[in-house]
Amino acid sequence: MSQTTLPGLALCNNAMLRRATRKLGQFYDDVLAPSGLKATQQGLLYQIHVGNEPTMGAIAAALVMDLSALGHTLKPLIRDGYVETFADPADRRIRRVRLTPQGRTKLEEALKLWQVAQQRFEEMFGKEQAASLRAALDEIAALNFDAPPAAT
Amino acid sequence: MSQTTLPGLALCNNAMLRRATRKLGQFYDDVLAPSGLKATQQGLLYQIHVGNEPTMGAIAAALVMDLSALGHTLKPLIRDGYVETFADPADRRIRRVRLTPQGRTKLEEALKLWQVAQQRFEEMFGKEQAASLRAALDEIAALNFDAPPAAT
DNA sequence: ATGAATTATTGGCATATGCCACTATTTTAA
DNA sequence: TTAAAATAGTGGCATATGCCAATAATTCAT
Repeated sequence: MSQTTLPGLALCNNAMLRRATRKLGQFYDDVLAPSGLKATQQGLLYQIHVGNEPTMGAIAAALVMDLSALGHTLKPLIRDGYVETFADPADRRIRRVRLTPQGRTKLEEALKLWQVAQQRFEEMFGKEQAASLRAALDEIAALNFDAPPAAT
Repeated sequence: MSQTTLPGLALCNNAMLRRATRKLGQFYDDVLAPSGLKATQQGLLYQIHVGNEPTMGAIAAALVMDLSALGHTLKPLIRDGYVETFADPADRRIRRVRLTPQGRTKLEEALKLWQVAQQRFEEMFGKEQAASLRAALDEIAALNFDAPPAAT
C-alpha cells in the first residue's frame, strides 16, 4: 500500500511526480555522493558534454528548465572549475558552455557511479517498466499546454 | 521527437523524472497562480487537511520529504496565516499541524483551480495513462533502496 | 531515579528552480 | 541609418529540498 496513508494526494499527478522525484533523487544523490556531485549536476555536466559547446538557451530548452535557473545551477559548477562559459564570437548575446578538463574527468568519475544507481534502480523497478516510464515522462516534457483545449 | 535533441539524457530515469516534474510543475503552478499558492503549497495544505492534525513527521513520511525540508516549506504558509502548529500535549517533542480558517478557505479556492489543471493535463496525456503513471510513481516512492540487492 | 540512547524538530548552509526586471546585442522596420 | 522590437543572459528575490549539527523531550537500562 506504500506509505500513502491518506487519500487524495495519490490522485494528483503533479504531487505524485514530485514525490517520486524526491525519492529517486535522494537515491541517485546518495550513490553519486562519493564524486562530490549531486545527480542534477552530473546530469547537467553530461548534457553539456554531449552538446557541442551548447548555448545556455539550448541547454535550458533540452532540460525544460528556466534559463535563469540554469544560470544559477551552473554557478557552483563554474566556481568549482568543472565548467566554463564564453561568448559566441558571431553573436555576442549568446553564451556557450563547455566542460573544463577537470570537468571531463569529474564527469567520467560520476558516470561510473551513475551506472550503479541506474542499474540498481532498474533492477528493483524493472528495466521494461523503467523504459516505459521514461517514455511517458518524455511525453509530458513535450506537452504543449498553451495549445487551446482540443475542440470537442 | 520531443525537444531532447541530444542522446543520453533520455536514458537517465532520474533526469527524466526531474524534467517532467519541472514541466508539469510549471503548468500546475500557472493554473494555481490566481490563488497565490504554488502547487507544492496547495498539495501541502491538502495533505494537512486530510490528515487529522498530523505531526510534522507523519506529513514528511507521507510526502517522502525530509523533515527539515517540510519545516522550511511550512514557513511561508505559517507566515501567511494558512497553517499553524502546536505541541502535542501528550508528547511535547511532537508538533502537530492544522489549517487555520483562512487556510481552509484558501485550500477550497485552490482546489477548484487544481481540478482545472488536473483535468486539462489528463485530457492531454490520457486519463488511463495518467493513472498508470501515478501507480508507477507510487511504486517508486515506496521502494526500499536500503535492502540489499536481490541475491542472485 | 539517572544518565545514556532515542525521537522529533529546528536552524544554518547549500543547491534547485522560477519569475520579473534590467542589460547587452542583434535584427527590423521606416 | 536609426529607433523600435526581438533575443539571450544576468541578478535579485522567493520557494523547494536536503544534510548536518544542535536542542528539547521521552524512554530505557542499570
